[in-house]
Amino acid sequence: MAPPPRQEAPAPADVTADCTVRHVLDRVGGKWSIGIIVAATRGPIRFTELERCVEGISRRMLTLTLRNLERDGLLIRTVYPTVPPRVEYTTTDMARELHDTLLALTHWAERHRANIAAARVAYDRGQHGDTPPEQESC
Amino acid sequence: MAPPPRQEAPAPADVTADCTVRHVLDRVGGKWSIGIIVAATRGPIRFTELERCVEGISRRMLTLTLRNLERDGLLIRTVYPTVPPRVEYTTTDMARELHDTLLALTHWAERHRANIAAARVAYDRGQHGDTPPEQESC
DNA sequence: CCGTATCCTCCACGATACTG
DNA sequence: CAGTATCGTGGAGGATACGG
Repeated sequence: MAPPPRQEAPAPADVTADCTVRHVLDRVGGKWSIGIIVAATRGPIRFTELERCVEGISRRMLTLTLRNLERDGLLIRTVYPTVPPRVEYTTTDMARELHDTLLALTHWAERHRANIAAARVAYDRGQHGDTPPEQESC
Repeated sequence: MAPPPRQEAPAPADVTADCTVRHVLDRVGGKWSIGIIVAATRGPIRFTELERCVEGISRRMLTLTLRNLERDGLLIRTVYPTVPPRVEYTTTDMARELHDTLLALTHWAERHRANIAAARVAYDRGQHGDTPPEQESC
């Protein structure tokens, strides 16, 4: 197969534009941020509730992620000076908008989940047509 | 301020649903994946062009990311056995769909960029109302 | 031109223990 | 109940050098 005639440089590309996406991912791409946002979007939620809700999270990471989300204005932390203390976390309007756009990502993932899995199997078989294909999750 | 009467448990929450989002982010949340997808969505592109296009990337990470994207069926790698060799990368339909949904994220980020910056400044001032606020990028 | 191979660094995250 | 403090680890990613 002969190389098709190139149509010159594809222009400098505004790859700079996606830096914005990267900034979002830096905030939301963490292991737990999404889970917390999803849980908190359903209404005010307490620390311990989150700990149970976001399965697998440690106390430490819960605290850290909550602080980051609060710092970025995605969560509001309300402390009621009762005893024992009660703290509730609420999503801001901004965060709820984000939650909506995350649904687009979810739908994409759901539509193509099978495609991706198939692509992987095909690729892995092509690389080493001998070794037994390990049972992959997902 | 008295704690409002809780409205019982907020239901077990389908936090499992967002695991799909996490799978997407595991693929696309890397430092370079987005830049590559954006660049390649504009049309077939060569290795060296990508190296210049996706600013700051190393040869190593370029190769690794390309292989992962190819493995997941987001990129197609075409080798022309000429000399010197020519290799071109093209996005699949799946990847172009993803690129579209990423625009939603971009728009969210652009709409709220200022909000987030302000939230950070406010938060950081609240934590230590004395130390001079370091000039933050973004 | 298009990669691989090695080595090294840094930090996100986990485990565990303690506290107002 | 809602956190902090401390230590330890794996893996993503950078620097550099070599190869078909």
